[in-house]
Amino acid sequence: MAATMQDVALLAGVSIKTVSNVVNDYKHVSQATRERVQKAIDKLGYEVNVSARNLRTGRTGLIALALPELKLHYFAELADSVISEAEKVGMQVLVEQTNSDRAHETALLQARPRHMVDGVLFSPLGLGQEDIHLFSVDFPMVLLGERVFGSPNDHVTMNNVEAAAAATRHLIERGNRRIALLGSHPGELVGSATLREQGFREAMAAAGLPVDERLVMDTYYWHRHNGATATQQLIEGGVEFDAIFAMNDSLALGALHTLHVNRIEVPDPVSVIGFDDLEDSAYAHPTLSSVDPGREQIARDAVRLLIERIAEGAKPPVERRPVQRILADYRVVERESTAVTRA
Amino acid sequence: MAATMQDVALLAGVSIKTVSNVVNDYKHVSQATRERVQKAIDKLGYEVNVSARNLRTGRTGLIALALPELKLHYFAELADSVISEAEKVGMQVLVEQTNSDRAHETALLQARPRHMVDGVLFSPLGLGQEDIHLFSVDFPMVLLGERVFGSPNDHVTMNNVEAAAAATRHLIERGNRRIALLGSHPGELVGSATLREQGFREAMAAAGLPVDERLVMDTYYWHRHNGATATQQLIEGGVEFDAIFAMNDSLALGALHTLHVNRIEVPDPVSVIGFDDLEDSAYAHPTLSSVDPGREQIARDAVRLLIERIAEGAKPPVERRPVQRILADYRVVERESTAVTRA
DNA sequence: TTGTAAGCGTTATCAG
DNA sequence: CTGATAACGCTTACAA
Repeated sequence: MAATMQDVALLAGVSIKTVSNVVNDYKHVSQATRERVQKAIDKLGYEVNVSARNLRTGRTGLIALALPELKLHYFAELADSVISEAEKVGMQVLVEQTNSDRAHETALLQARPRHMVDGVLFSPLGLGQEDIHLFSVDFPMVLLGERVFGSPNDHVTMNNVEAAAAATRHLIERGNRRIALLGSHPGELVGSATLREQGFREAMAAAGLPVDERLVMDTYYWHRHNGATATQQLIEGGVEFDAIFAMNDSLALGALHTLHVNRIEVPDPVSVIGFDDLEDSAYAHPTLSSVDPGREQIARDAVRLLIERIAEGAKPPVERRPVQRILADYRVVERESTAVTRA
Repeated sequence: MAATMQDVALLAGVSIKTVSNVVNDYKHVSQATRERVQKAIDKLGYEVNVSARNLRTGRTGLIALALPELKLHYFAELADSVISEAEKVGMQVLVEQTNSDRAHETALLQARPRHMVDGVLFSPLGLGQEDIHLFSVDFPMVLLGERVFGSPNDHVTMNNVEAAAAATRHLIERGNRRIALLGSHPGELVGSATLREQGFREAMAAAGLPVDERLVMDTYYWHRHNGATATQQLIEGGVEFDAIFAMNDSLALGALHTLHVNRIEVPDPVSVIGFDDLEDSAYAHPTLSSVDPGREQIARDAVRLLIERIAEGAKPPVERRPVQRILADYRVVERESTAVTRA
């Protein structure tokens, strides 16, 4: 049986409260007492019972990170950053995979074992704007991503429209005129796809370039596979294009694959830019230009906001700080796949 | 304030025990009572306080998964599988990143907050055979990977020697004779590198082929970057080679990159095979042959063993089942990068 | 089938 | 600076 505070107190000849004080680094404990207690702790191999502490304090030191799948590189890198940031503030992370499933995501918002985690970092992919009523939850939650806006939660995201426009301009500035778009979700009202497509169209319009709708490829999933397939269709479609803007790097890497298979060189005659700046992109061949979405900053801000909310604790709603929306900084990263300027 | 069982009991006009019975799906509860209690639960929005339950039962329903980094694709895919398997048996997963840091990994074994998780799935990368004494811990732990053998823990791994030999034979059978090896860790006594290199050498010897030591590339880290660099050195070294066996897929993908940059075609004149069978490998160009290490099976077995250990609970050591070591099944996956047979 | 009551190991209050 | 004691909300003998 593991030792308890009582055991330590007995051995050290002090009260249980004093042991607690030592364990929790309470300031007003005499050096002598502290040492005596510490000795007893070491001798018994005592460790605090976290469950008991949790019950008493109503906190667990745990946050949940709910995301679609770790298999998706973007989310793996995000989780990596979130876990690191959480550790800095003494929190541990429970990773939950929703597989972008609506039912799963809904359950998360409704039936969460309320006492298991102090708060939730949620990156929805199945739920959308039409489910906004589900997001009025009574536990601390910070939203990530672009599926839902205007919900009563803190939200960390990036300016997808602007960033996509910047990527598009990057292509336009290098003389590309017939730019294909990979990853469109027609009919969708929210989400990264919609926003990035909007940015693409705005940048094209601003440059006075028409968008050839035959070059806008619908690709529901954004995996390599889909980028590869869509690019093959593009090639077989026979409509000329000189550049591809893929709405994420996985699509772009798939596109590079297909272009290669078809012996079409990159960046000339076809340039490619992606979005997400995955580690892989720097080692693709050719190396892939992309948009760095500020993942580290997103993780840092999200954890910070969540911790703040948790600290607000039982405050009545009126005293809480207003909902915050933070836009992380993006950056266009130029690599080989766009390193050519056309006449 | 959140409702407690007491509140529910009061509203339903039953005792707290009955509420507990309903919540825990105890069999012998009359239909009428169950419904009445359920109504009260719904009305109050009651949810069990997990901390209280944990304190009482001594369990948390949590397992820790300690791995180097989620950024490494292999571990992201492993975590994905582990989380899915854990969910099936009603467990949640706390992901901890060690960054392959010895101090961090040591701390994990020593100062683990004992009551926070029911058990630990540990994939060490910093610690090695010389630290075997650290692995005698008194909480349920299952080891993953190839860093430590013979420790008093259940261990799920794969037959690296055989699998590497199989990959090497795959190259030899296709007429490759001058095979380069990427990712060697000279001087290391344990670990994937050592075992896979052993398998490579055994297969070469069995085929009567000499190993040209100039084609054995030391590469401490196994990232794309290192595979790319090592391959560049290989090319600049001027020693002829007709195939590369990279000890993981990231190295192999880096190798493909460098070969491409140097306009050396794959699989002819140079074939490439990797190890891990990452999702990415199926979409590399050319698609990458690899060794599927049975990741799903590893996750499934590891979770199962851990659950069994947890269930043993307080049994005295003599009554526990002996330590198990499970070898997952591997499989050589042939793709384009080795799809050529030399004269 | 349901109720009573005793803890689980902490932390917090309040007195000393 | 330290001690006694009362919760925290639940599960589980045991009793009815």
